[in-house]
Amino acid sequence: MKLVPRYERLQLQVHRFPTLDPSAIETCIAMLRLSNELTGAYEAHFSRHGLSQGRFVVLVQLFLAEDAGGTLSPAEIAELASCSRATMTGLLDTLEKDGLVSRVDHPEDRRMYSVHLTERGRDLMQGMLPDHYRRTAALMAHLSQDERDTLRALLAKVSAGVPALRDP
Amino acid sequence: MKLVPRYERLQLQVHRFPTLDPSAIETCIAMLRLSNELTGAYEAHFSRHGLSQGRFVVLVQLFLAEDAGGTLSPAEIAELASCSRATMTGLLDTLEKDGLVSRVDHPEDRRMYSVHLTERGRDLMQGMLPDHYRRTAALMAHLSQDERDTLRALLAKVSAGVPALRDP
DNA sequence: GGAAGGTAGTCAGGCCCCGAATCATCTTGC
DNA sequence: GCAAGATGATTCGGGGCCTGACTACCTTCC
Repeated sequence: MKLVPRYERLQLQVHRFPTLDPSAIETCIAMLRLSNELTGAYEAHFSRHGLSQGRFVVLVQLFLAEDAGGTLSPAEIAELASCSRATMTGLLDTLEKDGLVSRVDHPEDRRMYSVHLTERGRDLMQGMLPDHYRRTAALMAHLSQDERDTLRALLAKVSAGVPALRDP
Repeated sequence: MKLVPRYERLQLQVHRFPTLDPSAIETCIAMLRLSNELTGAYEAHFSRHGLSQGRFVVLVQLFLAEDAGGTLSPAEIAELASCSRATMTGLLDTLEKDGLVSRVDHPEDRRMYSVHLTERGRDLMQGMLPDHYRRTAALMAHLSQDERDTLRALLAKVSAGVPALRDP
């Protein structure tokens, strides 16, 4: 579980730091804290199936791609999963070792291969996805459709501010 | 940067999985994605000062505590930072090695000590906090006060659903 | 005063992820 | 046809954080 500061003590020094915007910090901390709760909860859920978030994302992307009749290369999965290709190599290594995916050589370009779910990997997804979807629905159960739309819109506004946070 | 799935392909299989609630998933993914952007951006910002999120939280808590005239034990910092005491040991080790904090033995209880900012640690905080606060304010600049309040309220509603996501 | 149990901090080992460097292969331009 | 450069995947080294087992110390209560 990652580190997130608590809010209480902050009020004390608004006067010392003119750039301190209390409601911005409070809202930001609320997001970071929820984000930790969320990833922690998913991690707990996935680990009951022997997966991590990263491993799950790989499998579910393969599952979806397969359903759409396609296939994926490591680089494509990395792109879909927003991780580096180096990370993807490691994920695929352990998934292959566990017999959940297999690497299939590309017929023409010998630098590449495509990744396929094994029978076992497909069964795992089939077995866990209904529960997974049910849990995600339960997570959002307290929000109406309108509230969900509002939340997404507000998150998008925050997202627009991320470059200002990140860039030098 | 952690892994977060993309949304597009999901629509294809609503019919196969009756428990799949598209707006729940879409909203959840939006949160996870923003959470990654956010922690990534903060990580980038902190690393320019030689810090990580965890290291920063320790220093800022010490800074705040000191300002309030108090002092903190490792366990108290761990509590404030929502991490385990074991993790705190590691953070304090590297912070001490970098000369940013010092450990001071408890006068009576030899199991304990208190953590203090060094001159260097204090200077680092003084120097970076104005910029840090400004960045956080900029992150939220696109949201009005009302929108921030709404966002926090919606996040709280999501938070209420976390147990349903986590528990077996 | 000494076992039983609680508490503070530490250690060892592990997972996940990354960037940089590397290897193999393909493509392009001459 | 062949060097030069691009591209896909991998390896290596390392950082950050976590958990679970452990040590040292204190407290309690008979």
